[in-house]
Amino acid sequence: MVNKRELFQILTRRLGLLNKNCCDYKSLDISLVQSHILYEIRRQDYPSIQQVAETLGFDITTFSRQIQTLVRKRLVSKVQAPEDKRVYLLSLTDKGFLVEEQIDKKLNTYLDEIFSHLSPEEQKKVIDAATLLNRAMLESDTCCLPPL
Amino acid sequence: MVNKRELFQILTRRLGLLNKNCCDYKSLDISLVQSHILYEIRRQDYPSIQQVAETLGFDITTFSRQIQTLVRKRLVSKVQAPEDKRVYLLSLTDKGFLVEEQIDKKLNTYLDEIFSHLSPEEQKKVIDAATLLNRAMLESDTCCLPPL
DNA sequence: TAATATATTTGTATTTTGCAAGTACTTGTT
DNA sequence: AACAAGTACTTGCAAAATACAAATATATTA
Repeated sequence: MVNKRELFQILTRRLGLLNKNCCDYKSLDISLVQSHILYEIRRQDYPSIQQVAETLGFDITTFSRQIQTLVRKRLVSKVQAPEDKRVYLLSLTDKGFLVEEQIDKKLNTYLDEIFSHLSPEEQKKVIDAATLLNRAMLESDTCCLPPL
Repeated sequence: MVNKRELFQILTRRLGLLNKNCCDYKSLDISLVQSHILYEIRRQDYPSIQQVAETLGFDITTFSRQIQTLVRKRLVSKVQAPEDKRVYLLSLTDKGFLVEEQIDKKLNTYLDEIFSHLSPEEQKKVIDAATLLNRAMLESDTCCLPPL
């Protein structure tokens, strides 16, 4: 039997590096964490700060400040929710959307390059397996959640 | 066709969270980064500081300090190489080895739990695909390397 | 209305990070 | 041999990230 930790440690690290290199745009001054935040705000429909922080497994106080930074950079817009004024709803500004799109394109290009080293059948296998694994992690209740 | 970025963004994040939660032992005062360093030192044979920093895609100055911290914690031993006194060779102390082993066990337990949500065939598919993907990333020369 | 709960922010202290510059040692060139 | 250039690592410094505790603002409940 394969050593799972070995396998996934390397995989996780490489995927992490991929993200880091792709999205750590010096020119845009976007950190890896910030690129994850942009991604998640784009995906969710006007999420609250807490919602995004939870999704990303982040401490909320750190998160609050990260959002402030992104708002200052005019990448994220933060509006008080009319139905509950404690909550602030997040969305991407036009500029934020463009940046996110740019990162998305770049990452897809990198992924395509990686996939070009695989045969079409292998590519399908990897896609299917990633989907399976995602599902399994979602079903697991001990893993992949924010720290206790 | 699936959106690869979407798929892998989630996968990467979940795997990252898995690592974070597993290894961020409050009691031991080990950070995620430090657990990666312990892993890599265990895996390599008396690597130099530079070697490990490169493997992990880390800035060497940050790394130098992280090693100092681990040495202070008596988890890592750092010895000047006799054949080239500029180089310092790293290895785990007994204590460091025990900590690494503990993290390794915990991570494998978590991974087993995730895999328990898959059928035996699915498990094999995931393992095979992860191996394929690792290979493809290794073959790629544009991805997964330390930043330019 | 008071007490309690929730979402977010701020105060503060610590840690991490990375650039530039430094030290220590080695290798190559003349 | 001597000295220039290169390599491995460290340190100074300043900025950013982080997290705990406490504060603020609003909502809900008793």
